[in-house]
Amino acid sequence: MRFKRMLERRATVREAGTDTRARLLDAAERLFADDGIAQSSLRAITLAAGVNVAAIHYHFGSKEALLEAVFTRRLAPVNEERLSRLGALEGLESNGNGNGNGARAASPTLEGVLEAFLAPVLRLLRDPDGGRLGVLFGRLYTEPEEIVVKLLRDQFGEVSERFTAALMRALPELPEPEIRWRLHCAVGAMGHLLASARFPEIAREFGVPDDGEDATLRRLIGFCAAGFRAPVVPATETKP
Amino acid sequence: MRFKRMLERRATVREAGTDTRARLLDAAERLFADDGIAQSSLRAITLAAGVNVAAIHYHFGSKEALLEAVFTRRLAPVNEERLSRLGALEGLESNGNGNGNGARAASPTLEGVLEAFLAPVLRLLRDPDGGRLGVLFGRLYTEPEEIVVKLLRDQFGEVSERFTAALMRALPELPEPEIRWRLHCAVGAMGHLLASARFPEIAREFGVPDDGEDATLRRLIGFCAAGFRAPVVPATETKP
DNA sequence: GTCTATAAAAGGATAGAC
DNA sequence: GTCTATCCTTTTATAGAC
Repeated sequence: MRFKRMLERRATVREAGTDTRARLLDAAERLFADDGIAQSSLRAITLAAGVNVAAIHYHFGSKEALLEAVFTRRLAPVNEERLSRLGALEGLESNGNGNGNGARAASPTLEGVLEAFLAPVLRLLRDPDGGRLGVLFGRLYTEPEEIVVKLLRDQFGEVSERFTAALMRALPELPEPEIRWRLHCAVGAMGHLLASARFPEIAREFGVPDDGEDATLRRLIGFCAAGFRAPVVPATETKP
Repeated sequence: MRFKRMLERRATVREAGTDTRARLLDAAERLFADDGIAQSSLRAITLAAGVNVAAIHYHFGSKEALLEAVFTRRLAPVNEERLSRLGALEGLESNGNGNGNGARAASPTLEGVLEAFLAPVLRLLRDPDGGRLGVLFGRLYTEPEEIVVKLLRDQFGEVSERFTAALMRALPELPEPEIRWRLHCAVGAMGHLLASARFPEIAREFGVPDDGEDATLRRLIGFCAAGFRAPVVPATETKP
């Protein structure tokens, strides 16, 4: 590009230095959350982003690639924070047990592990966009797009394993399959809260108290922690 | 296209007397669950149903009306069974309390109420279609379609109120908003199980035990019952 | 890197013969 | 009630000027 006035033009029509790529990610994220993925056409996205229709194919190559970029941009930091919170818990508590070996051998409390897992996600509900990210995350498990399934595997694999291990140390009497199954339930409760963030009318109608993030986080931790501590259902035979 | 043996053709190509309307509902249900609602074109649906493209508009009027018919056909029986199960519990237990008045005044146990609520849905996981209905149900809360929001209100209003009342009697010490909030969590855990039914590879990968419906139901009841019995989080001030 | 213009296909919906 | 044929819109994607 030859002329320097492009900078001027960008500075007036858009924010100076705002990257088209970032604008596309923002607009796509908003539309995907508000209207759904399949319902958000590339035209609608580029219109909302204030860029040209051809920009998506130039910067991403296809709608599917844009979708993947939208999700990974948000998922990665959340899961990094989860892991770093868990690591901090394990590192801190390892000082207190006396035996100086095995820095990561300590066992955070159940509530501590759950907070490390849930807090980075629930914070999305407080975002200035009114929980839009929460909706997008909540939709992760139900979207039929193949890309989403791939994301679930790629982005949550390590988190799932690390937190399962931590939960097993916090609840040594609980068998591992039971731990995983109950984590599944906890994820469901969390995801449902996120997905319902878009429907204040439903939340009101159903009487779900809509207080701040802190109370929501503590409530969710309380509910899930109790669920994790529930007695194991004894293995029973199927009825004849 | 012009031959009179069309009737014969129907008799051979399809089941004799099979209603086109029902075939459309079945095909749409399958495609909506497998591929998503927006991704299922009318052409794909009519092709799968073995009927003509114009049949959808003749029998339903629009894709949206078809969508509503698909959901209501399945939601209504489930919610009816929920209510009849709950009614049976309340009726039965009212015999035991001695005072012959107020037939519905008795309080079923927490586990009983949860079973009445969860069992009719979890049974969908055993359907011969491999949990496809479960996927469709699990997707209810995340689909952006307006029709779906309307269905949530229309179909679940009475169920929500009746079960909230029953839970309040089972847990008299728990404030009503807390009851509703925890029921929200329970619905999320349930819905997540349903939605994950489509991904056996994920369920396997995450180590979720895939046993029969009975064990799943009892596990879910146990998890949720413990969550409902968790101590109430004390109201705290937001940090300064 | 960004734009206009357009290709090429697929979408929902309808008219009218049978 | 079912079919064929078609209208009109919208979609993703690309070509080529600037």
